[in-house]
Amino acid sequence: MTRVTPKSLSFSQECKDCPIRHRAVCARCEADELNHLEQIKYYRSFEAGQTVVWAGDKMDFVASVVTGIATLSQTMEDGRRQMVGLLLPSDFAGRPGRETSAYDVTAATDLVMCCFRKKPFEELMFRTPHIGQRLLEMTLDELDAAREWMLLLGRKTAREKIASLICIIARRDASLQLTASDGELRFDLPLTREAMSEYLGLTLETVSRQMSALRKEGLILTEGKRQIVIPDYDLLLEETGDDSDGGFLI
Amino acid sequence: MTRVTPKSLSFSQECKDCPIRHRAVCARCEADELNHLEQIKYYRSFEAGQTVVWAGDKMDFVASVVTGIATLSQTMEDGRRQMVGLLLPSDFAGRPGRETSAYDVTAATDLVMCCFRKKPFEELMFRTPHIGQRLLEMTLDELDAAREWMLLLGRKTAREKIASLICIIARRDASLQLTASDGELRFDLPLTREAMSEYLGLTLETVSRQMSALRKEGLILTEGKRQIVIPDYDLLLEETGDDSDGGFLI
DNA sequence: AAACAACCTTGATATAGATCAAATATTATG
DNA sequence: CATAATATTTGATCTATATCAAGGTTGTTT
Repeated sequence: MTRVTPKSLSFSQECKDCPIRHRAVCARCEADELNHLEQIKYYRSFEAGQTVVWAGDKMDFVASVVTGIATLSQTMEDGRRQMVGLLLPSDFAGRPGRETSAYDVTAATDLVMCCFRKKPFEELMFRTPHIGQRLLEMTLDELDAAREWMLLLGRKTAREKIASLICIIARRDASLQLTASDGELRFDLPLTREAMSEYLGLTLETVSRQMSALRKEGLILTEGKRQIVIPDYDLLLEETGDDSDGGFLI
Repeated sequence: MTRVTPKSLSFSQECKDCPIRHRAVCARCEADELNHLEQIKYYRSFEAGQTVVWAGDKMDFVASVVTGIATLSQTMEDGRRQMVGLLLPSDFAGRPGRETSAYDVTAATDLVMCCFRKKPFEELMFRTPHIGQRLLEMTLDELDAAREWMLLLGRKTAREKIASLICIIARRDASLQLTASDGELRFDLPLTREAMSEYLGLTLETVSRQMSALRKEGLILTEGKRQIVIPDYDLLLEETGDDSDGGFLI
């Protein structure tokens, strides 16, 4: 069991011709069946802040994120909001076999999604078992992520929540942006304080205060409004409350 | 869109010969392939409070709950615990393609599980696409449940959390136990105050206080230590904070 | 039936994070 | 460049829930 350090992080790669993320480029995607996808897929772009679909609205497609970040949120009658999904490039949105969206889907940044009309996608899935298998694997990953998120929401302090979120973004975003030199991680925090508060089950003010606290203690540096530098990833990791060698195993 | 009232609740049925839950008894289970299951399945019983597997331990089987209730929990280094899964009869535990358990699996009540050795199960899944399809559907259901749970953990008040949990148990448990007469729901609450607190991200004392409050206001009655009566389900539902016609649609 | 153990309830107090309010950055606009 | 609009930080105060501490039930064992 080896702990992942920033330099040894490994990430999913996306196979361009396949609707769903692969751990490595998928050989099968050369196969004939998959060419059907060309006929049923199309791209949609959204500006930061735009809503892709509202909870309860008809959603006749499934989609995967090409660039940017999308969020899934639930809203209570009185306006309290909780983010329940954070979709980075290659992540999948939409549920085969459901007509309407259960969540608000929102573009957190400028966003491009690759959409597949639901009916043909479902038929394809039925004919092509490995797509279903891959989707199962991704859904199981998402379920694990949701369960780690539940621990965060239910039991972590505000400080631990913030540290956890920064580490999560650093890990997931790093493959795209980062140039790690001497163990320093530098990346864009693509969420507003409000979006962070919706992720963490906190208020925006508490997020801001805890960010300031981590900054004052030198655990993070900020450059401009959104760029974050983590001088020592392991030090920040200790603030998450997570078991220091659980969680991030290869 | 029709709101589900206690009387019209509909529940999954279990097909005895198939490892995974079906919405209705599955015709395919007569098929030859599935007879393999007879050779790879076995039953295990646990007493209330016993641990099925610890997080990190080897888990060379997948299983479905036959009777009783199992929980999945995560524990932090300092002992803070959060329940992340509640498995009722017909629910599934374990992840194909993973060697160790990511969670503590515990018997909340006396428990019987139907286990399948992982290797043969995976092979069977590979040969029999509809098992994977069914498993995908179940995993998507679980992911939805996890996301509703995240809203509860992140944004609901203690009172709303308690009301929500009672409604959730009532809905899921009802098919087994309940005799609904004049809209009154009666069932066993199968969780200790401590287990409830782990589910809800609260302390045991807060759970107890809120239960007392709901009792004093007549929203629930308790008979003995564990039996709960809900005189008016819709009234209790109003205390959950959930959108009164979202959520429970047919 | 007495004694014990496990579980639950209630009380007093402390505190983390929410709320209300304002000031300060940052970015966009005419 | 000045002005407005948006996003963030910081301060003062409040409150829901945690924490600490008894005490009460219920059920089990002998």
